Amino acid sequence: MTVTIYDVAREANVSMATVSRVVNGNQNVKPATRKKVLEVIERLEYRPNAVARGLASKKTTTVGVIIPDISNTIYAELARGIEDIATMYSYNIILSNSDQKEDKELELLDTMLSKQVDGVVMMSDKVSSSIQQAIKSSPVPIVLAGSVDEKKEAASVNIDYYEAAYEAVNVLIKNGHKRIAFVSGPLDYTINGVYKLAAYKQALQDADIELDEQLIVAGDSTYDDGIAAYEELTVVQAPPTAYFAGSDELAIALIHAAQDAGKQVPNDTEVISFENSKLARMVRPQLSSIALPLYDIGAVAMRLLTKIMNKEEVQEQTVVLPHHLEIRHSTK
Amino acid sequence: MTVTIYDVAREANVSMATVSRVVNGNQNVKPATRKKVLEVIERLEYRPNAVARGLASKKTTTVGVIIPDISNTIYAELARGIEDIATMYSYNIILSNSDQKEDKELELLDTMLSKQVDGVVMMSDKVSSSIQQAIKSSPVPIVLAGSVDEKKEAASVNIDYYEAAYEAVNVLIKNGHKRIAFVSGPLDYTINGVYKLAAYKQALQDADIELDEQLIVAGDSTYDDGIAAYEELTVVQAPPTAYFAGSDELAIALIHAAQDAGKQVPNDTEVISFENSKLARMVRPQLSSIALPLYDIGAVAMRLLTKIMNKEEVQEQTVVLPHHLEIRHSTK
DNA sequence: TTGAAAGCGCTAACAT
DNA sequence: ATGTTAGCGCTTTCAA
Repeated sequence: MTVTIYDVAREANVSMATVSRVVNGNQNVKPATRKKVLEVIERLEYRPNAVARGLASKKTTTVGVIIPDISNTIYAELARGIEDIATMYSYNIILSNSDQKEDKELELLDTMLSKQVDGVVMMSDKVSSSIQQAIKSSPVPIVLAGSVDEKKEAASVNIDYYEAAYEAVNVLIKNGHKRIAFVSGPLDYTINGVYKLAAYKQALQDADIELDEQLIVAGDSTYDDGIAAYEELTVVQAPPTAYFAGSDELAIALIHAAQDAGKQVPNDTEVISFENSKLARMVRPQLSSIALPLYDIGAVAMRLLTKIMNKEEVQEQTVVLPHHLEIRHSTK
Repeated sequence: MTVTIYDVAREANVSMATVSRVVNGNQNVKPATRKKVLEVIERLEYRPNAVARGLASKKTTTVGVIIPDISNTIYAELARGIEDIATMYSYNIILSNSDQKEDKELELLDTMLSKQVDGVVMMSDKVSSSIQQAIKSSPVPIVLAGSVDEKKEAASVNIDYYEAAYEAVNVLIKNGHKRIAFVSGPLDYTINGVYKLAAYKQALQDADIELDEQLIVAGDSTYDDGIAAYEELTVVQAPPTAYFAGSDELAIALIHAAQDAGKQVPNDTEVISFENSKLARMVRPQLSSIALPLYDIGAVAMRLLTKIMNKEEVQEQTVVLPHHLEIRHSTK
């Protein structure tokens, strides 16, 4: 029923090797033969079986993508970058959500490897030691996208989160604030708990502003968490006059909460975000924010993976992309 | 180097058939043998090669997912529903973006079929006749998620878009508006150009409100398009006092534009949306909206696909899920 | 309960 | 330039 390379060979009066050659664009085929074979392929609607091909060649031209949650815009944006470049290099993608669960990540990696992917791009907000171990012992290359392996052993693509966060907090400091809150996503995520937090503290210290632990509130990165954080911060003595938000949702929530409390943004209170998704322009006032090049991170990660899969030279396994500060109207 | 079923067989002093049986949970294996084999599998870290398995069994336990754009939250939400159910039934997903291009869709379908997927879930805002044709001639089942095939030949999961749109427009009518705009996404998308539009017209007609074509403005579904639409509508004679927006982004833009023009929402002008994403609660006032059960549509579509792949009885190939109206504060 | 053996559809030497 | 053939790692009859 399904037509195989053998059927084509018979119909075209050539061997299957020849058919295989024309299908794979091998130049060692007389134009006339090629033409004949191509015709038969067309007539029979022959479609090469990639599974058989994969078994014989040990290459599947598919890569695995492990993502925390595809319905989260941050990751979706990364995924788009990954997929675009994958397509460009003729790879397909097996995409699975890990929900940031370590056991799920490990399990996914295992099933992807059993499916013989040629490589994998992984996103994980906390690269545990077992994941690091799994990456090291993987038979195919794995690159981290927007995820940091503190040991820097794995190939990865990121921005300089510390530097970016420092800049953000500095905007607030420069504008004269002394009471600056850090409303963050989960602190057990490396980017938050290590880089942003350290940058926040350092920036304050460099400006001789005393650190007040009460001004650091971490939850999830959702709108509701932002609202809750505002409430929580409202009861501390000398409440914050400025907020460094870990995400756009958090920032928007902070703005709305402030406005509901009768504050003017940015006149009474300023907010700076760390993301710059399309949401940033969908609030009034529009968000000032560190701009994360999410799509690019995904794209570069996939590109890096193709290089490694092809055993090309790569001078730097841990690439750091540039970021920038997008000043709009939630800061003065 | 990589350990095969043969290595395991040798080490365990059984035939590969037996190893295959224990790997596949076949009951015809003596417990003692099973135990022995399992031990060897563990010791050798044997990982079955899914590609070889796929070739031999003609099943890959992977399904294709063709999506317009994963970075668009609507589709990302659908994708999450699909993936969750796929995981539940032990399928993996090959995910590709079509950008709503017909040739891309066809091409993706072709490569997915060549990769021997067991089925595919497809999202497409306009199911062209060549796609319909491709679906019909596909060797594996294909189900449409949140996408309508007007001929109703393909399996699909949707809500009743006409009914939903009718309800939305009716809210505005009930609130006394006579000048109701329809700010839509692309009208060549079936849901917009056929269902919503027809419902809009019918609702007006049923309320004896004269249709004014000028009040129908279609563009893309982005924030900027919403802003542009507001501007455009501002210059018509007797500008609209209420807006039926095709998406949350459009709705938010409309609200902001109205507010910038000095209007109070919902007192001066009302807006109702058609989506109800998390964005709906991230504006002030919060959006009244038709709630699309995106995740469920994806989940049910995948569930339907598993049934068809298993050749189970399905009484209805075109399932219609319930929707509801979420009234918040952008309408009175 | 277990094993032997024939494929699954293709690639990749190796010959010619 | 083309053909022959031996796998790739597994599933699945069919026998035993």
